[in-house]
Formats: sequence, C-alpha cells, structure tokens
Amino acid sequence: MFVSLEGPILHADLDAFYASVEQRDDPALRGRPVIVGGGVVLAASYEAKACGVRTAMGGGLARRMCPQAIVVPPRMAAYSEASRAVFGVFERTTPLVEGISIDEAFLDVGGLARISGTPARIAAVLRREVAEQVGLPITVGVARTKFLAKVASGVAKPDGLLVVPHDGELAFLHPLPVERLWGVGEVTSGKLRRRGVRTVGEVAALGEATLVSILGRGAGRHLHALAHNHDPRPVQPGKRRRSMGAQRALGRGRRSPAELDEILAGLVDKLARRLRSAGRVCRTVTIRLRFADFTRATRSHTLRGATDSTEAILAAARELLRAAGPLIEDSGLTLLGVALSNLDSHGAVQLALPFDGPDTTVLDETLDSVRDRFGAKAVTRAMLLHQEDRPSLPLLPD
DNA sequence: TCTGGGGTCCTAGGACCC
DNA sequence: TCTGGGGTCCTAGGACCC
Repeated sequence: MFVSLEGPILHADLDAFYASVEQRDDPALRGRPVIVGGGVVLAASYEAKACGVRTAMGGGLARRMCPQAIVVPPRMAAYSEASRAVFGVFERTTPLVEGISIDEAFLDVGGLARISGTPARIAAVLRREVAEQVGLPITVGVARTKFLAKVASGVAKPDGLLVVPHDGELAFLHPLPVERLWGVGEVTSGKLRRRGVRTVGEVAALGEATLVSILGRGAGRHLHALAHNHDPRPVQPGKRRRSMGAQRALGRGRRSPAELDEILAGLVDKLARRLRSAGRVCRTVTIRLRFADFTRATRSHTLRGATDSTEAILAAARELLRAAGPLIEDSGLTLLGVALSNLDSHGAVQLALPFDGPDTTVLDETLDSVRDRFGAKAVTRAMLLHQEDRPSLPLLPD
C-alpha cells in the first residue's frame, strides 16, 4: 500500500524549463540571457529574468529590456522529450506522481521513509538524478501538504531545495506576501491590497466570512483554508486531462470568412487527431474569440453523443462561428480557438453493455463494477444509453 | 512589435426533471 | 390549481496557472 494521508509531499519544478533545455543543448547559450519565443516570451533564462524579462511579456519589450539576450524559437518536441525523461526519474522515485504541467509535479513520498531515507534526502537525490540523467536544474519544495510544498519550491527557486518542517509551517507561511499563494493572481491580490492585506498572516487574521464577502464563496473559502494551512488534497496519480484546445492568433489584419473557415478547419483537424491518438472522445465543442481590445468571448455547443470525428466537430465549430458572425463584424477578431471538453475514454462502453439480454443480474453486477471504477454518474449514463439502445456509444469517464 | 498557446476550476442563470 | 425543494445539465464568462 503506497497511499499515505500525511505526506510528506514533494513539489518538483523545473527552472525556466524551455530556456534551460536550450542552454543544455547549446553550450554557447550557457550563462547568457536566453529568451524562448518570438512574439511573446514563452520562457526566459534566469540571466534574462535578471534584466526584468518575464514569461508572457511582449517580445519587443523584452528585447528593449535585455538587448544582449539571445532569442531562440521554441522547439516543442525537445521539451516534450525532456519532460518525459524527467517524469521517468519521478516515477522511479515513487509511483505516486501527479503531473501538473509539462515541467512540474507532486510526488507523495510518504511510506518511502524506510526504503529511501528522509524526505529531504529523497528530494536531494531526485535533484541530483534529474541533473545527471537529464541535464536540467530542478527546484524541490518539501512539506506536509501539496499547497505548502508548492509555496516552498516557489520560494526556493532557482535550483534550490527547501524543506518546511512540521513545527515551522505557519512561521514559514505567514510572513509571505499574498501573491505567493497558489490561486492568487492580479485581480485577487488587488482586492486584498486595497484593503491593506499584504501578507498571508494578514489573510489568516481576516476570518472566512470577511474573505468570502471580498472574494466570493469559492475563492474566499479556498484562501481562508490555505492561509490556515489547511490542504487535505491528496496527490492523485493518473489524473487525466478534462479538455483539449488549439488556437491561433490572427494579428491585426481583417480576415475574410473563407480564411477564417480555413483556419478553423486546420485547428479542428489538429485537435481531432490529438483526440483520436489519445483514444478519447468529446461531447462539447467551444470556439474562443478574442478581439482587438483584448476582450474575449466563447460559444459552445454540446452534442447528443460523444465523437472523435473531424467532420462532426468541424460542423459544430462552423455553426458556432457562423452564429457569432455579428460579434466578429463589430470588433476585429485577433484570435480564433477551438476547445473540446466533456472528454470520455473511447471504447470503455464494451465493459458495460454486452449484457443486454434478459439476465439483469449480470447487468447489475456489471454496473456495480462500473460504479466502483467510475462513480455513480457513469452508471446513470450507462443506464440511459442502455435504455436508448445505443450500446456503441462510448460513455464512461476515465 | 503589447499581449502565445496550453490548460484548470468556479460562478451564475435558465431549462428541465422528480 | 398552485406550490416548493433539490438535483443535473448546458452555456457563458472570469480568474488563474505554466
């Protein structure tokens, strides 16, 4: 049994990931400011960050701030490969790995103590192995909870290791600025700062009702819990993505309807391929629009049945785009995107529905096993589809 | 040269069902 | 005929993250 309810948990986060891969692969870039990306900064090496360059900053501004920086185009395939190698190291450390993005993950190392030593030692070994085997710097935060481990790695960056001891949690947490909290961005920190709240400790002093009145129910409760260091969320290995999207910036020039349709078809084709190669199907198609003034809009449609067909998805996307026509006429369109959600696994239905004969005991047993594996909602959907005599539709969440 | 491309989760109203 | 509460699903928007 690997599951432990009391951590400790490692948050491992590669430093300036894309830029570090570039520096690893081209010795001429080492020790120098590197910017990955053209139009906007996708990643900046720490040398470039020292000039004030930040992720998502416009490329022009970044070059003005750091004229000596070397700008390289992104090589996504190299980053994916590096990510796979690093996750390999993670998974040889513990089976309880929850990936959060291409360059970071939580690792539950509770229960490894007898085998691998203290959490601090496990983290140190992990950092060394990533450096030796993949050639990349990585920062690790260690704490009892996910949230605290994440905060710790943020504080320890770059190329660091920080362990938050059990008896020092609040002493570590409360002096930090609110922006350190996971989920506090510009809007939330602005609301708090306007009330003179600057540190996590000051958030903790507010009381849940006050926070809820400032931030709304969800964010208020969430922040209240975090400020008091309550975070019971376990590390969840095997989490699967819930949506899939592709988008394209269009620049300022006006696009003809024919051009837009071609771009839309390209995006849908790319997405449908990804969907099929992941063995999944979608039920909801969303188009995303962004306008010259940077406002956004989305339009979505949920299909009656799940699909991975390019034609079906494209038909839905075209209809959404057509219906959004007036919106596009009025304000110049600068981005077009498509997202697929309500994702299911393809083919999982065979598990549930071969038993459509008179023997309901077998069906009940099957549905019981479905409930165990996928939850009550999946059973409801299985029953409905069964009654509708549409046994070929994929229906189980994964 | 102001703003890419990929995601997650939450809220809120309306439709619909029991 | 009038009425309520509770639940789910869909749509649109918003905040946030890397």
